[in-house]
Amino acid sequence: MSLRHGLLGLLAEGPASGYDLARRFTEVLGSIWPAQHPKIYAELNKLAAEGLLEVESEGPRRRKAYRITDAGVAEVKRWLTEVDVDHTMRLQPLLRSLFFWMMDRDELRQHLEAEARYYRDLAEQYSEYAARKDRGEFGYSEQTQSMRVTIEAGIRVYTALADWADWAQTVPPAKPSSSTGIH
Amino acid sequence: MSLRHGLLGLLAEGPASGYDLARRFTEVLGSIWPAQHPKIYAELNKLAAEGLLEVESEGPRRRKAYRITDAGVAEVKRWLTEVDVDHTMRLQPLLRSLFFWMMDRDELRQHLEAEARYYRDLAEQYSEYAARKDRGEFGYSEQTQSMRVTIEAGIRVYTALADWADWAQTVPPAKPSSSTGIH
DNA sequence: CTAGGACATGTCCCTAGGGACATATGAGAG
DNA sequence: CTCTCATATGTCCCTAGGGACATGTCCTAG
Repeated sequence: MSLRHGLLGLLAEGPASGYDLARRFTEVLGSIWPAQHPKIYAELNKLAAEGLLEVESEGPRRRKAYRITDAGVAEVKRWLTEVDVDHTMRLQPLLRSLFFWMMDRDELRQHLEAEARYYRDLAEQYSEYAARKDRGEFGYSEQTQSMRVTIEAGIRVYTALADWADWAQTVPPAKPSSSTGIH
Repeated sequence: MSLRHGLLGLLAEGPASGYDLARRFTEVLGSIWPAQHPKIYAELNKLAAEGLLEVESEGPRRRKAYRITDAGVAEVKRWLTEVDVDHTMRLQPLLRSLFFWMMDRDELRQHLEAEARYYRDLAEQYSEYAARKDRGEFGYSEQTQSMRVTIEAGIRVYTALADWADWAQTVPPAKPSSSTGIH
């Protein structure tokens, strides 16, 4: 049920259409909270029916822009402060790492290199974004300040994973003999 | 479809029952790849029907232990080497952070403190596990070596998130005035 | 000998999400 | 004037996952 609140939260920054929101979800949130447009449109209709949103304007090409209502704002705030955070994490790459022992040396090396590259790229992208923000390209509103914080999390998490993938390559596949610890 | 391969992978280490697997999933994998027992039992039955697993033994209390078949091993390896990694990440805490600007100072401080504590605790748990492994408590098989690598990822990711939550508290809510960058 | 608790396996239903497919509309290129 | 592309909104179906509920079985403590 987070898409719901994600949409409400984005709309709290100002009116937008489903299309706008879908773009924001794929661009900024793509790797943190993916959402496809069908779900977004469906949820927007539900939210409007419940009175948490209202149609602000109808533009060209059937465009409908939504505006959040007071009830909507109240609902996001309730979610933010009263509903427990869901810490569920589902990282397939980490699940796979449990089975590294089934891969042979070369496959594993290639795999880890690709993973490291993938995470490093993402971290890089987020870093550039952060740099632009810090240069003032997006202004200094509280909203962009929050986005800056989110981006920082992306940088840190992806950097951690990239470093991990590099580190993993230095770990010997098994140690049948004695006591030279890994670190 | 990763639960499927998660189960196959765990069974590649040796025969186990659904109950054993459910325990492993909640204990070690709980925060990386959660899985409830109903899904596990259902998937085991499917896998057995497909010939990727077979019933190794039937024990007391209706216990059924499964053994992976050659076809099963081949399937895990195929998954590990030929199927693209799914990098999907769905981190509600990061989605929430986009909306920090809607929370007031006190709520936010409390929230970030709780988050930092949560992540720090998890990182700590994983660290202890790693320390026990490094002391040799679980032996030096290739399987435990892989688990060590997985655990390291947990430590690094959760530490990164804990640090992030601490850092986020130092970020001013907005900067309407001038040029003292955040970092 | 009996009651509670850990072991062990399941059914059932509901929602969230992925992805294929469908369709309308306006702008700009040639 | 037509074609193509980006804009814009949806329907439909299927699977994965969460969670409540149900049931059987053995051990152990009192």
